[in-house]
Parts: sequence; structure tokens; C-alpha cells
Amino acid sequence: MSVHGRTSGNGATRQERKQRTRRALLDAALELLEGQSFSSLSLRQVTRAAGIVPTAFYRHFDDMEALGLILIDESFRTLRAMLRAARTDPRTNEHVIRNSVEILVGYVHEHDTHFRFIARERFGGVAALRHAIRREIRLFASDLATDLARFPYLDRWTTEDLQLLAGLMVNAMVSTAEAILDAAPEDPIAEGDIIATAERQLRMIVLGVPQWRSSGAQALPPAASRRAATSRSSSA
Amino acid sequence: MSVHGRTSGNGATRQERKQRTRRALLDAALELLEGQSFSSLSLRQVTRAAGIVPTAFYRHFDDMEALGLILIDESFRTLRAMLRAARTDPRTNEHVIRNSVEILVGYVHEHDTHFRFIARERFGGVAALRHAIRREIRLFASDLATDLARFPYLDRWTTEDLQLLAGLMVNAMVSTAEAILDAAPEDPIAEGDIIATAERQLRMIVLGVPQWRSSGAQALPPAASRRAATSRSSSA
DNA sequence: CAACTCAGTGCACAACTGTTCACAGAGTAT
DNA sequence: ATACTCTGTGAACAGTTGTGCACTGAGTTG
Repeated sequence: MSVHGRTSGNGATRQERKQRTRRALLDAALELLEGQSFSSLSLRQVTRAAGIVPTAFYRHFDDMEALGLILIDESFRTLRAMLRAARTDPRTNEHVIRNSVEILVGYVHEHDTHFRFIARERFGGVAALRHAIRREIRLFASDLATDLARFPYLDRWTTEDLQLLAGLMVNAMVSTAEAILDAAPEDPIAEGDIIATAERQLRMIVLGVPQWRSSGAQALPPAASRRAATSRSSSA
Repeated sequence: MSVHGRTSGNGATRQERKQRTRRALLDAALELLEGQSFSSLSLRQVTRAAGIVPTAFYRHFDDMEALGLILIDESFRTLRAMLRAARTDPRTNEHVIRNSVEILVGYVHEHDTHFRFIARERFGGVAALRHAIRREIRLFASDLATDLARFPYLDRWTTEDLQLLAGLMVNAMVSTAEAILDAAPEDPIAEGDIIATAERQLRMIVLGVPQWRSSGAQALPPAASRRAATSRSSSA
């Protein structure tokens, strides 16, 4: 501690410098990943784009995989921030869907690298990343599920049912995000179509909500979902 | 033409032989793709697995990308076969969902390589494949949409609305397929859970159907619409 | 039969990969 | 000022990649 630290004019203090090249590596990777998948991304590409020599990579990460896991972490931090923004949105319940989609679109544009990375590696070739993403998506769906519980009807649902609904919504969100990212950049018509489709899909999902509890319980008892799963094989 | 052809005992006739190594290349690629993504799959890996020398690859495909496009074509052929199987299923409308999911699961197990390939490359790193898959999925959703038109209520829908619904279902199917493929192999409990979730998700989507009018109206219907308890005729 | 076609071979090449190692030199501690 | 720490360097390695080229030899054709 004490008064030690940078002697040169530019931002120094070793820790800072290390942190900065670490960020440079992460950012370089994220940018390169816009055009290729993680499994085809080489350590040397990343270091080259970050402006350091290949071997220096190991001062920051054991592995490319380790770097990938950090990127997943950061990406989901963004997703959670988006959820928080949607949750604390002051606008009325009448346009929840429209507003939510709007927030999603804004976040996709502002953090396109994160969204593209997640969408691409969700089912990608690297098992470790795939599983990490699956785990995070489950957590994300849980967060969304508790948010959903604030709405009429839904506050009576079991957490399992809420997660089911949240899972549907997350799927719709992810595919919407990828559609936006893959559309012609800054093509307002195409993006408008995508947004309209997303809104209507969410609306269609939501319309089933008031019907769900009664007939859903009738067809598959929520409490016995585990048992129903194992005894299902006889009907094949 | 005429009586020319194979002179040796094993299946010869040049065309046949060429066709056979072509298949060997495709199959080798498909098998390798179970463990990695297409963009990280090398020409040499494929030829090595197929038992030929790297340069012979060019006798069959211009490119790895060309091979990938063929794989997409073949994969969607099985998807369409699945749709046909579901369409001509003799069982009653009461269990459409359960039966459809069952058919899906069967196809996923029998053609796991195709499903995994599509799921993995749908948002993968190779733009050409990604776009080809997106196009095929749109066509697939159209096929599904026309199938859906056979059901009560739905026969009155516009094709746009049907495509919307079909898109939701396709999304659910794809993520179900990947969940099955990524589950512990031959783990009946995990797979049972996935199947149960898929059925309930589809059911939830379908429940919105009777409410849907093209413009969608309100997002969350007012508390008064309890009447739906008696009108569950079209549900699963 | 001889002439021709062409799927598959074998070698070569330049480019790229991940990882090792000894080493520089700025930042830090005493 | 001196000794230590540690991020980044540069050369070197064994391996892989895609592709060009001249070739072989079985299958085909006239």
C-alpha cells in the first residue's frame, strides 16, 4: 500500500496495465467472434488483435476455454441488466409486451457482441461453453419467472409452470435477437418485421396464460411431473 | 451404355464407387460434427475419416462449404419426412401433442446426427450455412403451417398467423431436440423431463390459439374472461 | 485390342496452430 | 540503490491446415 505506484505519465501501476491488456484480449475475442464461432477462434488471432505476443496470453488465462467462460459471464451480466431494466420500466401494463420487445431490441443493438456470442455458442461446438450457457439460461429463466409472478393470474402459478412460460419466452427472445443481428445492418424494414413477429409471438404465448392452470393440471398434474416422466415410456 | 460395366467381383462400375466414397465423405463429416462445429472441421479430418487422401476430396466437392450445404439438404429431408409421418399419423386429435412429441423424439434418436448438425449450425459461424438453414427452416415452418390448417379454428387463420404459430412450434421443437441430444445418453429420467417440458410448452402455445385474432388486442386479458373454462374443446 | 477418362495417390509447399523456454525491462519492495 | 516480481518478448518446436502438381491404374469406350 502506501504512496507507491505509477512513476511514468501514462496510466501505469502494473495491476492497471495487466487489467487493461486482459480487457484488450476479451474485447478482441468478442469482436472476432462476430465473424466466426468460438471453436474456430485461435489463441494467436486473439493475441494478434489485442496487440500482444501469443505467449503473453498465458499471463491472463490458462486456456482459450477459460477466456470463453469469462465472456459468458460478462454476457449474462448484460442480459440480467436488461431484465432489470424491463422490470423497473415505469410504463403501464397495457403495453408490457411492446415495451419489453423494445427494451430487448435496444439491448441487442447496444450489446450486439454479447448477444451474438451467446446465440452462437448456445449449441456450439465447445461442450464446456455450451453447458455453462445452458446453466446460465436456466438461471436467467428463473429470474424472468419471478418477474412474471408480479402479473395477474401468474402470481398463483407454481414455480415450475412459471419456469415453463419463462422458457418459452427466452426461446422467443433468443431467436429474435439472432434474427435482428443477422438482418441487413440498419435495415429498418427487415428489423421492423422481426420486431412485429416477436411481439405477436409473445402475445400468442401470453394468450394461453389464462387457460393454463385448469386444463394444464388436467392433462399433466404439475405435482407429479417427475413421476409422469418415467411412466411415460409405456405409451410408446 | 450397353452391356458394359463392372468386371471385378466387388461393387464396381465407377459411378457406384464414386457415389460410395462421396457418401463416405458425407457420413464421416456428419459423424465428426457430433463433437465439433462445422467451422472447426477440416477437410483433412474428413478425408482421413473417410479413408481417402486429402486431395481426392476435390473430386467430389469444390469446398467444405459445398459439402456442408449438401448436409443441410439431407438433414431437412429427414425433417420433412418427420413432418409427413406426423401428418399421416392415424391416431386421434385428442393426443396430437403427445403423439407429435413422440414422433419428434423418435426421429431425433434415429437421425441424431442430422438434428445435431442443424441445431449447431443454425446460428453457427459459417454464414453460408446459417443462411441456408434459415431459409430451409422458413420453408419447413410453411409446411407445418399448411398442416396446422387442418385443425379446428386454425382453418380460418391467415397464412401469416399460421406461420407465426408454426414458427413458435419450430423453435420449441429445435430446442427440445438439442436438449435431448445433449442429455446424458440413454438417461430415461432426464429425457422424460425434457419430453414432459416439450409437451407442456406446446400445450401452452396451443392454449392461446382459440383467443387469437389477427390483431391480437390486449396483452393480458381482463380478469373477467373466466368463461374459457368450458370452451377447452380445441386443447390437447 | 488400344485409347481415353478420371477417382484416388503421393509429394511438396507455405501458412498457421498451441506451447516451451530463456530473457528483457518496467514496476515494486526493502 | 538493490534485489525481487512479473508482464510482455522473440525464437524455436512439432503439429496441423488447404491446395497445386504430376502420377497411377482400374473402369470405360470405340
